[in-house]
Amino acid sequence: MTRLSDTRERILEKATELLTQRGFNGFSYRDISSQLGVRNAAIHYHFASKKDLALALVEEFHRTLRDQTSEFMAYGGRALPQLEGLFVFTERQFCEGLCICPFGAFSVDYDELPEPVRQATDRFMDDSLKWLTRVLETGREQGEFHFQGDAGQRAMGIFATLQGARQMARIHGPAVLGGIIAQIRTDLGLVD
Amino acid sequence: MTRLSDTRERILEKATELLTQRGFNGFSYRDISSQLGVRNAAIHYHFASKKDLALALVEEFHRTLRDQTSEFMAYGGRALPQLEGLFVFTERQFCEGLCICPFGAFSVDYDELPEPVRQATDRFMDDSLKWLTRVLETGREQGEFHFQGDAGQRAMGIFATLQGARQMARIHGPAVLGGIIAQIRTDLGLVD
DNA sequence: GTTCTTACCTACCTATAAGTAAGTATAGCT
DNA sequence: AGCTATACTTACTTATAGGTAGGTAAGAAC
Repeated sequence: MTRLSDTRERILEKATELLTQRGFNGFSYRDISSQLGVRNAAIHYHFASKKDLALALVEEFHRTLRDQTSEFMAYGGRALPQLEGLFVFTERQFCEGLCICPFGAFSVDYDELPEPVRQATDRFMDDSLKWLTRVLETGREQGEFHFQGDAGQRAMGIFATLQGARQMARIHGPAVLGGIIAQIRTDLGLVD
Repeated sequence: MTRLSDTRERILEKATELLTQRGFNGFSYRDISSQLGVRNAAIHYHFASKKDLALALVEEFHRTLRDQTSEFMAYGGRALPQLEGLFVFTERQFCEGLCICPFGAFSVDYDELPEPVRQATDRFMDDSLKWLTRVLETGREQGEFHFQGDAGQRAMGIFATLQGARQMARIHGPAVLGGIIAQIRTDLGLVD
C-alpha cells in the first residue's frame, strides 16, 4: 500500500483538539470516533489503549516543538526572533482552538498518567526549557534582553506564565493572552 | 438538631483535594465516598448532582478568598504584606497537597461546566482580579512596587504565572514555585 | 406519643467508559 | 490465482460513571 490511510493522523489531530479543550479525562474514544465517522475499534487499532494515545500525543508535541525550534534556529541564532516565534506559536495554537497548553492539560492529570507518558512529558518539558534558557542567555549576551538572575529560572517562569495565560484567556477572552505576552516583553526589557 | 453532621464539610474538603489533584473529570463520587467511609448516596443527598458539587466548591473558594483578603486588609492597607499574603497562601495550599490551582482545574474543563458554575467561576475570578489590581495600584502609589503599564493587566499576569507555576511545580518539584514567586517580586522592583 | 425532618443506607438503573474477539474488504506480492 | 498485511468493521464484555427509589434510625416540634 503506497498511500497509507490518514485515519491515524486524523485521530491524533482530533485527540489533540479534545485534549486541549477538555483535558485528558475529559474526552473518550467515542468522542473521537463519532466526530471522525469511524468506529471505536478503529482507534484501538491504531492506539491499543488510551495510554498509547497519550504517549503518541506527547511525542507528537515533542516533534512539533523540534520542528518549530529548528525553524527558529534558521534565523541565524539571533535570540529575539526566536522568542517572538514562541509567542506567535502560542497565539496561533490558541486561535486554532487548541485552547489550553497540551502540557497544562497533562499536568492536571499528572498523577494518574502511566509512567511512560510521564517520562515523555518530562523529556518534552526538559527540551523546551533547555531551548528557552539558551535563547534567553544568548539574548542577554547580545544585549537584546535585560533581566536579573538565572536564565533557567526565567525560562521556567515564562513557560508557567504562558501556560496560565492560555487558561485565563479561555475565560476572559483572547485579548488576555496578548496582554500578558506584552508584559513578558516588558519584563525582559524589550520596549515596543 | 443542634449539632449538624460534618459529612457535608468532609465531602467538600475531600472533593477539593481530588479536584486539585486530578481535575474535575478526574474524580468520581465513588472516590469521595470510599475515602470517607460513607455511601455514594450520602454525597447525592448533600449535592444532588456533580454540577451542584462543582458550584459548592467554587463558592467555597470564593468564601476562602474573601476571608483571606479581609485578613490581608487587617494589615492596615499596606500593599506589600497583602501581596506576600497571596504568595504564602499559594505556597501553603501547594504544600497541603492542593497541587494545582482550583481555578486552573476548572479552566481545563471550562467548556463543559454548566452555566451556573461558569458564572460562579467568573465572579470568583473577577473578585480576585479586582483585589490584586487594587493592591498593585496602592503599592505603586506608596512607592513600594515599581512596574510599567496597567495594574489590571499586571494582576492578570501574576495570577496566570501563579497558576502555571503550581502546575509546573507539581512536575519539577516544589522549589519551582518559590523560584517563580521570587521572579514576580523582582519584576515588581522588590529587592530581597 | 405521633409526626416531621434530617441524614443517611441498601439496592438498584441506565449510560458510557475502555477494551476485545472475530470477521471482512482491499491492495500488493509472488 | 492464492497468500499476506493493512485497515478497518460488527458485536460484543466488563467496569464504572452519575443518578434514583424507597427504606430507616434518631432527634426536634407539637
